Amino acid sequence: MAKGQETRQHIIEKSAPIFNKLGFARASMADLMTATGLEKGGIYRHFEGKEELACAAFDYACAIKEQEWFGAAAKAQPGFAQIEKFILNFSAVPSKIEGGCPIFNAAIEHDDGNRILKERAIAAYEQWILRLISFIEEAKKSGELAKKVQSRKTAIFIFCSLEGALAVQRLTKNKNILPEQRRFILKELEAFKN
Amino acid sequence: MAKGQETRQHIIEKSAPIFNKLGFARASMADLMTATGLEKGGIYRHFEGKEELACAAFDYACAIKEQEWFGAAAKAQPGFAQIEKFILNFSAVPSKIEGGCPIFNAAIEHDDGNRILKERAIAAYEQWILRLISFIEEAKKSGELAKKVQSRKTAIFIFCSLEGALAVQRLTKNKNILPEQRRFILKELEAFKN
DNA sequence: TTATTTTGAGACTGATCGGTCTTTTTTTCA
DNA sequence: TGAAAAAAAGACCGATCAGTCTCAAAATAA
Repeated sequence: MAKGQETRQHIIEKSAPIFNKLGFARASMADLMTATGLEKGGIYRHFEGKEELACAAFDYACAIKEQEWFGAAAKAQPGFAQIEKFILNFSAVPSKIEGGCPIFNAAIEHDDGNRILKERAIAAYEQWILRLISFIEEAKKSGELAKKVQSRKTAIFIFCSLEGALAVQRLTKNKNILPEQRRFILKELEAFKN
Repeated sequence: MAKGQETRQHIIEKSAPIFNKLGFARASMADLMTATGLEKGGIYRHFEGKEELACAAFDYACAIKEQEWFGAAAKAQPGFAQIEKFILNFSAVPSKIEGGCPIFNAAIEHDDGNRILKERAIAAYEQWILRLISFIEEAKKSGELAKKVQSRKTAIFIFCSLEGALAVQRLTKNKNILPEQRRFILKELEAFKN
């Protein structure tokens, strides 16, 4: 990789945790300079502005989280095991990028804020829902889940329930929130089994 | 009410929607001056700083939301009807204070941020969970819900699931998210009925 | 109505914000 | 190794930030 591309990637990787923890508004260029070890000129050579960097960092953070949550799950036995694995992974605390779920953080911060970052969050959300749907469809195909199960609605239920619990767990620092939520969600899904 | 107290209340009521929509960091004193129709001196006469004002605005926003979501529910037939009514109210879109749930907004923004506002969010969360627990306890007392139902865990499940769906609904602007989530939650609760 | 106190206006401050630009350093390629 | 190109440094910019302070206006009490 050319030196420039290497630096650009370095900036993204060091910036992503800052943006994910502080949000777009509170993450200052000074913070990013500290995190990357570069001066202002070094950063602006590779990005038009804070927004472009934030977008790249958001995409990177989402890719990491997707790998952590969906990646391992996708390797499980196609079907219900994938759903279970995803829900389990979601509850796992240590992550390469701290600060919770980037999609959720963006959803809250840019509710009345940055249009571009919000659009990106919507796209990432849709992508994740599609991955969940594919797990559910597999489970229906294999006969583990009833055919009448509405894949999309169920996928959204799982996602919303987990995200809400993640936020509350982070707020209260109570590590039982997500495990308990997992039990409730799985119990609901049990009712959909053949 | 003395003039000073009147103005103070006016500032809180006009500031609360700004803070709830933009968050603590992005809501600038200039925004608050516009919203209140006061100059800087007029605001700082009544509050030591932005943080104190944000705290007062947060408490006010929580009180309004609590009234909108729990207030009407509490008037229903004690027991399961209260739970149902709360869940229904939570899905209702128009609110006196826009910008979603102040507790959730604070949880996300101050995850690595303002300590004082985060503490307030935790306290408000705990208060709401207690109200939900009291509804559940009533339903157990009246025999609608099984005695074995774990009140606190169930209350947290309801709250997390609704909050997650609220955020996703606001992100996607899809008004079916919360109603669908309501159905899933109620279905889960049905399993706890006697 | 007058004296006193409370309240609000608005100019001002220093710090920090994101962003620009010139210059130096490093890399790349001939 | 040397010339050209790319990359990074860091001084600098205007705008905006939260917050201060003085003084005039308004409310209150006598």
